[in-house]
Amino acid sequence: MPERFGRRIPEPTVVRLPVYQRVLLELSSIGVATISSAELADAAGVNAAKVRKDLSHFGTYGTPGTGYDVDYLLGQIQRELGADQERPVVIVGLGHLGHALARSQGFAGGGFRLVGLFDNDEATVGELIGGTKVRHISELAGLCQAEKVAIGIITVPAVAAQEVADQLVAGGVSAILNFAPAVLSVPPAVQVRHVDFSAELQVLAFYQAHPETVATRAPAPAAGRPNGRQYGESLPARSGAGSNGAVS
Amino acid sequence: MPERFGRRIPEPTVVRLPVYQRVLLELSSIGVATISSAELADAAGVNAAKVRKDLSHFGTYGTPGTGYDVDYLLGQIQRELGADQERPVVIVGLGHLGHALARSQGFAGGGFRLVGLFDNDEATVGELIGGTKVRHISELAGLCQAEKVAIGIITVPAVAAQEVADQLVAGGVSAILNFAPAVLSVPPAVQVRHVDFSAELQVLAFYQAHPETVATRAPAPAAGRPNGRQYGESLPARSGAGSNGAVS
DNA sequence: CCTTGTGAAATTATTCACAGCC
DNA sequence: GGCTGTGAATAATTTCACAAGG
Repeated sequence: MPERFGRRIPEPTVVRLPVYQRVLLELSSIGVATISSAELADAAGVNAAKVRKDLSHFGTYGTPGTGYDVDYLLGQIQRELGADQERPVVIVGLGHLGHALARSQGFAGGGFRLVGLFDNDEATVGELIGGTKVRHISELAGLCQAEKVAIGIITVPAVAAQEVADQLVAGGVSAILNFAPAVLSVPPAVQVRHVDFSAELQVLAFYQAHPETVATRAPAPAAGRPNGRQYGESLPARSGAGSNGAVS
Repeated sequence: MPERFGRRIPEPTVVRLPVYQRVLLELSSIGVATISSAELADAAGVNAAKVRKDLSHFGTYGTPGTGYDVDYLLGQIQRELGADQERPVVIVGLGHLGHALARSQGFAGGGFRLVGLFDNDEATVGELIGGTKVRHISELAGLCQAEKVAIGIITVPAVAAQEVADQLVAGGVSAILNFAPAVLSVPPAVQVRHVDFSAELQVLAFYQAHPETVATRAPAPAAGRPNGRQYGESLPARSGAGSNGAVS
């Protein structure tokens, strides 16, 4: 065990935890009992040393020669991710994207509870989305305080995003997930994460325009290749077929 | 100029380019002619040295004592991002999220042209979304080849994502933006970027559950603080008020 | 055998700090 | 005086490689 106290988890590690969690959830549901770092790495699209280093930050979970107990590791990761705590969430902005998120299953299982939907459009206020009524944005800060909202999701146009962030902060919200293409200015105690669909497209376009700058994944595992999933292979068993029906 | 040929651009730099581009676009539209690295950094939420280092990878654009010419720099960045090339895009999966993306303005201005929408649900096939008709997924690979599709956007459920990726690859698509919570396996020549809303929420939850591990942004600029926007300040002039209407 | 956990090494990214230019 | 571009220094992250455990 490295530094059990005053530990500082690298952000890249934190970002990979949800991926490990998802893989483990699937493995658990199909009854897999243990998994090695190499297999987990493979399923998560990273390498084995990274998996081991990541997990080592939280203590010693694995058994040499065997690997990790899937259910135990899953529980540890979920606890680290705070999934055992109730986390009230609001969505501000109920255009197409806000609508889509409000109905998504992304809140399930992570301890997230959608407690409020807000918009400033009178035509949208009052609408019922997935069982929750849309309120006017003037009620935002008040409800955030009353419900002790932990996370605010911003899906308004860029021009309104800072204003909404200010209201969330006024309501005591300390974490914001921002889908608007704008840089938010918030107090240091407030965490912001930014999801920018259009920026991601532009990054893909950059690499298409500059094929010579693409970093090759799978950095040539010498000869033999004792591990590493190749294109086309799959782990446990790709839950084949299934419907192509669109995401909620 | 560093290495004009055989240059390798760090990925973090590439990811910041769209942010710079957006800031410059706004500055240009309000008539700002030049900007210093410190101001651009501030508006983009990074620090000045990073901005200068990032831009230096593409050549020498700035004037000592003055800064960068907004329109010229904007043009350079857009060219780097491949915005001057036509890039046909398809969306696969027209649930709520796919719908929202299909109608969004995220394609505008980046050289992206939406040339196809696909789903396997007979009730959705034939529907007209933003002027484009939804086709059956069986036509996917064929259309990708015919239209030389550059980027495929996956918004189907996780269980179907790999299958769709395979079809995109079969259709010759070399870049994929994946919104499904699944790790895709593709040939090395295909670039994949992953947008995972629910994972981002979990990362925020992690930091709320572990406040002691949060890296403090704005790493104490000693005394004096010669630069750096504080919470509440803003650059050129925050395009105040405006509607809160939700994102498309 | 096989697999973990981890120091050490390598790689990558950020930040500093300053010469040179406007 | 202000600002860029960039080597050098620092910091962060990844990967290696192996001792120790099962």
